[in-house]
Formats: sequence, structure tokens, C-alpha cells
Amino acid sequence: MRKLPSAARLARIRERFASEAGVSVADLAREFGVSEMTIRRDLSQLEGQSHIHRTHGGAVLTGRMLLEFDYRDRREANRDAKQAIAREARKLVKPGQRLILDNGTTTLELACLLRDGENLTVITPSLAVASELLDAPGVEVILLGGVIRRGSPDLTGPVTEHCLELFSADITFQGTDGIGLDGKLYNADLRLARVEKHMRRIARRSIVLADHTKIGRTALACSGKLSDIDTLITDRAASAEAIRRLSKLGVRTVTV
Amino acid sequence: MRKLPSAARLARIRERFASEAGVSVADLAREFGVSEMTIRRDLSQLEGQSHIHRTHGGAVLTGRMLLEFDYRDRREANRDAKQAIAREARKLVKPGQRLILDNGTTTLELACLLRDGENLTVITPSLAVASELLDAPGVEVILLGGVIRRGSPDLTGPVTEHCLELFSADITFQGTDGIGLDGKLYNADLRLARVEKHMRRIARRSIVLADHTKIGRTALACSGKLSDIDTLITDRAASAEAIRRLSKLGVRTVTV
DNA sequence: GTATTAATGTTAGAAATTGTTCGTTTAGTC
DNA sequence: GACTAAACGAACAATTTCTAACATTAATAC
Repeated sequence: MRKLPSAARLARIRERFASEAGVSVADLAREFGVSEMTIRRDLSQLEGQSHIHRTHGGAVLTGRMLLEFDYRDRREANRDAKQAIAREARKLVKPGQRLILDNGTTTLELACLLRDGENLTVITPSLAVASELLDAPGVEVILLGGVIRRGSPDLTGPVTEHCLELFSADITFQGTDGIGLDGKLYNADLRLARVEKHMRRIARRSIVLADHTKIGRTALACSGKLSDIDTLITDRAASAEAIRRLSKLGVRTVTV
Repeated sequence: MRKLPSAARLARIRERFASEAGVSVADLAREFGVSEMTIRRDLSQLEGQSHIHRTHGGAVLTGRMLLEFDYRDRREANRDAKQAIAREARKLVKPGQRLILDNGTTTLELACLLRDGENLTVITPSLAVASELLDAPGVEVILLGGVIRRGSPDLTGPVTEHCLELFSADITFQGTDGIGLDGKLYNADLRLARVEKHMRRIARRSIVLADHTKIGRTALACSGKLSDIDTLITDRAASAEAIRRLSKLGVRTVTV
């Protein structure tokens, strides 16, 4: 059998636990064609991530792998632009603030950048955002309740809206599925659009993060007007003409 | 093999990740007939834009989003008894019902058995329960909001209690950390105890699932009295004496 | 044709991973 | 509890892979 890079071996070992509750060092060493010492080192590493518990001769599963979502395709699209936009948004966050992070891949990139935040409170309907910030020492995560949309790691519905009523926040960061040149914000999901409206109501400032592909597009549901928000952050691939038109509608537009 | 333009090679490498979770530099170099250095450069480029992570010897996919939580050894302790209790509880569930599933390893076992449920609605503060039922076709999952306790896959706090107010349910299934012989239910966490009280208020029937090790134990917070619940399901390793005393307190006790 | 640029190959030193040895710890047995 | 064989961990050596710089080739423009 061909040798794999070490990380691939770690992943394969982890997969083993899906079918078997325990593994033995000797078996793994034979299977992967490496020394037992290497397997031991692998297992200690996995133990450090608290996936497994080591025993004499092998290891057993401690917890379970949960909530697996396949974000790949969407997250890859325009990732550079999204990361640049997220970096710009990060600059607006000060220690001690209460933030709302909406669903979406761009806000998820922002969540990654907030991991080193100090004394932040993040309120979110996104399980992805929650998981990203779960172990960040300076961030308290409040998950909104709601119905879990099948195949999508986020919460929506009346429960989510109701939960929002309990809070106020300094800034809300939202994504969007489309910004019409008529100055309206669009969302592909009606329930999400309603939730976004609520978020803006309870936050002092509203900031929309949208890469240039969103500009000029529309979608099923309108979640509000550009004049409802304070700042739009987009990337410089957006056409100058479009940005001019949006600025005319009264929204401060930052391009990165 | 004819050499491909670099862009085509990048695309082909990216495709590889669709079928395999990890690739090795040496393999790719051989396959495309280019030097390993070229492959390394390709991978660094892909790392920036797509969801892969470079490792020694190759690269692995990181696109999957895993919310992982650690139960330590709790789930293994008395697992047989917990599963038997869960099977008994499963019999009480009828199609179309709305259920509340509390945190806890026993209720998690019950969640596994509810995967084939018909037209059920499950309301839960437990991310573990939610993940178990996420892809069950006949089950709608409503996650309660709240603060995520670090290292524990569940939600608690005032938000959770507030969310509960929005619902009513047919049955609530709860675990417990201890059942005192004085007839009180105990929980190690004060906030969880409060949440459990709320759950019972909004459900028509309350059922507590507790293996025999819980009987006679107490913990920090009292979450209610045995007379508040309808049925206690425990395993037959519980001492006859203890069961007699609990029955005297007016709770229907089922042993499996 | 040449100039210019991008892509690829080569090399050497640095870094990470893996294998080996050996003394120590552990689990099981008597 | 003492014994034994297996498993473990630490330290070091061997191997593989990485990065960075520079040399070379291919692609494109003029």
C-alpha cells in the first residue's frame, strides 16, 4: 500500500472509529505500513484534540463526530474576496462589544478572524459560526434557537426571531444573496430575510458584507433597503459604475 | 503522457479531492509528470483559494465542517442499561407527537431510536440530539437557543428558558444526575435544573430516564420532585428496596 | 527574429516526520 | 503481591519533505 502523508493517515484513523469503537496500535501499524511508534504519536495527537481516549494497545472513541456539513463549494467561491472583506470588517470590532453574526460564508470568514477577540459576545443563528468560536477564550457564543434547515448549518423561523428580541447589540454583520441596483437587499430564503430584518432592528450599526458577484443580483425575498444599513463592504472587483449608483442611494461603501 | 497547461493540472488536482480526502506530493508528481516542486507550488496556490490544507507530503481537505464535542467517558458508562431504558422510552412515542428531549447520554440514546420516527417534532437544547436527528426524514428538529457551555454540547441559560415558553409538547424526556430517596430530582448544573423545570411545565407528560446508578444520589441543584413527573424508567439493577421507596412517593416506575 | 514574462526544474540547507533502541510502565496471571 | 510479556515514552538517528534561491525552459509579445 502506498504511503500517505501523515495528515491523511490521521484522517483515516479517525474514520476507523466510525465503524469500530476501538482500534489497536499493532493493527494500525500493519495496515498503514508504518512503525508502531508512529501510530502511537498519531494517537497522542488525536487524543490532544480530544477525539479519542488512549488505552494500552490502542484507543477508543470518547465523543462523537457531530453536525457534519459540507460547505466546500460555496465557501470556495470567491474566497479571496470574502477573506479580504472579512479582514476589513474585523477592523470595526472593538473589545467588549456585542456582535450579531448572520449566516453566510463571508460572515463565517469574519468569525475565524474573531477567534482572538477580547471579551466579545457573539450572537448567531449559524452553527458554523458557533463551532468556529466555541473554543475561543475571549468570545462568548450565544446560539439563537430555531428550526434546523436540512443540510444547512443554520437556524431560522419564528423561534429565531423571538430569540432575537431578547438582545441588543453593537454591530450586526450580515451577508446577502443579492443587492439590487434599486437599492434593495435580497435573500433566497424568505425566513432568513425576516430574521435579517430583526437583526438590524436590535443593533446600533448594521454592516453588510457582500462580494462583487452579489451586486446587481436579486433573489426571492427582499430583506430590506440599503438605506437601512450603515456600511456596505465589498471588493474592488465591483464595477465603479455600480458602486457609484449604490453610494447615491445613501450607503457608505467600502471597497477592499 | 502529454503535459497539461498548469491551469488544467490545478483543476485535476482539485478534482482529486472529490474522491479522496488526501493526496501526496509524490503521487501527483508522478501522475502529471512534473517535478515535486511544481506540485508543491500548485498546492500552495490551492490552499489560498480552496479549502485544502497543506501537510508534510501532501494535502488534505478541510472543507467539511465538523462540530465536535467531547463526552469523555460518560457515554460508555452503563451504556447497555441506557440503551435498554431508551428502548422502553421509545415505545411511548406515537407518530405525530411533539417531544422534548433534554440533555444527557440516555436521552441521546433515545434520539438514535427516534431516527425512524414518523412526523415527529423534537425540541431540544442538545446539539448532540440535534445532530443525531438532523437527517432523519420523519423528524423536524427545533433547537432551543442559549449560551453554549464550553466543552459541553448543550444550551442553557435564560434564553433557553425563554425559548421554551413558545412551545407545548406531548412528552418531555429528561435525564437526571441524581434521584434522592427523599423524592427530589437533582442536577449538577443549576442552569440546567431551571431549564428542566420549564420543560416539565409545558409538556403533557414528563418522563425521567435514569439508570440505577443515579438512584440515591444527590447533586448541587434540585430540579423538582418525583411527584412532578409521570414515569421513571430505570434498569433492573436498581435495588428492589429503592424502587419500593420511590413507588411509595407516587411515581410510576418501570424497570427494564 | 529577440525581448519579456511566466512556469518549471534543480539544488542545498532547514524542518518535519519516521524508525530504532532501551529503560520504564502497565495489564494480566499465578 | 510478585512475575512476565506486552506496550509505552524519551532520546537520538535516519529519512523524507519543505523552502528559498537561482537556473532553465516554455509561452507570448513586439
